[in-house]
Amino acid sequence: MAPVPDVLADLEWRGLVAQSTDRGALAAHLAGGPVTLYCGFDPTADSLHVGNLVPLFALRRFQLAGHRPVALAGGATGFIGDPSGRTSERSLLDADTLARRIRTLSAQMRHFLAFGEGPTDAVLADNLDWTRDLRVIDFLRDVGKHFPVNVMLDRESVAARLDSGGLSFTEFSYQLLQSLDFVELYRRFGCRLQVGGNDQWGNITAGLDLLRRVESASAHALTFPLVTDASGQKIGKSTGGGNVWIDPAMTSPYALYQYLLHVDDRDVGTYLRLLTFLGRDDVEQLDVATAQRPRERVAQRALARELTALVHGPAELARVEAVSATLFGGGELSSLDEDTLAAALAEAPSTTVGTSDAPLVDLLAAGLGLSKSDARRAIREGGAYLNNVRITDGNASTSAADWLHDRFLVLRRGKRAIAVVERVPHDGAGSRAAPPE
RNA sequence: GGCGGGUUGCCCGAGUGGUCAAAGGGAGCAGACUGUAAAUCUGCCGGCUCAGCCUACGAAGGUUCGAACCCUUCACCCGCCA
Repeated sequence: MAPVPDVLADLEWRGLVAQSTDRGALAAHLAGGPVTLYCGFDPTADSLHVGNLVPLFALRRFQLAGHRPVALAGGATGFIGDPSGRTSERSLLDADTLARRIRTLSAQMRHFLAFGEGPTDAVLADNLDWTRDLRVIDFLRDVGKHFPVNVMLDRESVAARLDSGGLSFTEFSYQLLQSLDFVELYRRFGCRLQVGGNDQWGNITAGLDLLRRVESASAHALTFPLVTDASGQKIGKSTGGGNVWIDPAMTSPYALYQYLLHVDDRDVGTYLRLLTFLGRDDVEQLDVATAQRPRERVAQRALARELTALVHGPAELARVEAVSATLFGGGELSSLDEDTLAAALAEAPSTTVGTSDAPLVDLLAAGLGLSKSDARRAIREGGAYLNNVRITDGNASTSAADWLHDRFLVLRRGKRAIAVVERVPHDGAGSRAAPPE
């Protein structure tokens, strides 16, 4: 990850620029020395997900190019709810949930940006800091006065909602809060560039206007495209529809790695550009590999390696690669020695049972989180496997010979979903164990 | 406040007293083909002690041998009128 001198050109090559204010002026601003820029992150969940990494990594790209990123946690804006991209009113979060989310959000952002006191060290801010004690009258006079309602109504995010049931005054006010953030960050850090997802364009330009009015300062804006994959899903949505989270307790490193390995050929180039720090030469070589030798999936492997390492670290990556090699390597599971197997399988989703043999349907249900009906169905359809061998008898139970090294059972549904069952001689049966951190 | 329309399984949506676990589409799952892709074809797609049973059609009551379908009340949504 060598520093990139011309960030703007790099971002453009990556497909990261959807809109910007005058490109020449922005380029000149960036060329004039370390620039302070910010991107806001509202606490909409208990963890960041893969899609959130696009703007976060973009901040990192600026930092690597010698600029100072400000990661702004939306302690205030998250309390209000952004109407952008929504068709209906958000339900309000309670203060405890919000505070908890802000804490985890901050911790996760800290993992990807270098924070500190130096000129290009990142800064973490929370907009609750300057809104908590703000008085309504002051807010209405100092901020509200600068917002013509007719302009506010024209903003895409508001107009869309007026056509679909309206929105509350609370959400209507969101753009004022976000604009105030820009002004505040300008005052505190001299921040004159805001970046964000393209759905933020309206909110960002509102901030530009306010900044010009109250500080007579000119500033810049740049937005990232909201990328959807070949099937129309937002980036970072698993096929089941759920988000792929950064928190290992919510999405295991193994699941993240597997998700990335399964990325569609048509999308993998985009993902490499947005979600890794690989340089242009490397990425373009991988593009060629995908076009010429798609079955090797070199690009998917590179993507999975890079991002898993960034999110969970190299040690975790090594473990996850080992499981994948063991489970999908095509070799005989029974030929692996116990230590190799134990180490590899420790990373896979696992379930612990007592010593006695049990019906396979029950084990499938418990191990893979299926209902028993689903487990029966999987066997009936020929989609269930024990130790890589198709299960044909829906009433079968395990027998002594099935336990690898007298300890493990590898269950699989279809090509992808795998669960390890380990039996533990001593304590109770049936308790589920989360994959170790 | 008045009048009218609506609320169906993950989503959209048909069904207007028995043959309804509920048409059709989407999403999802499995099999075949492959590359742990995509496309295509086939099957599946509430739960369970699975040839049967249980739970379900906004909620609660009621009518009936029998209700997603009829009646009453309540909740929420959408129109139109004040």
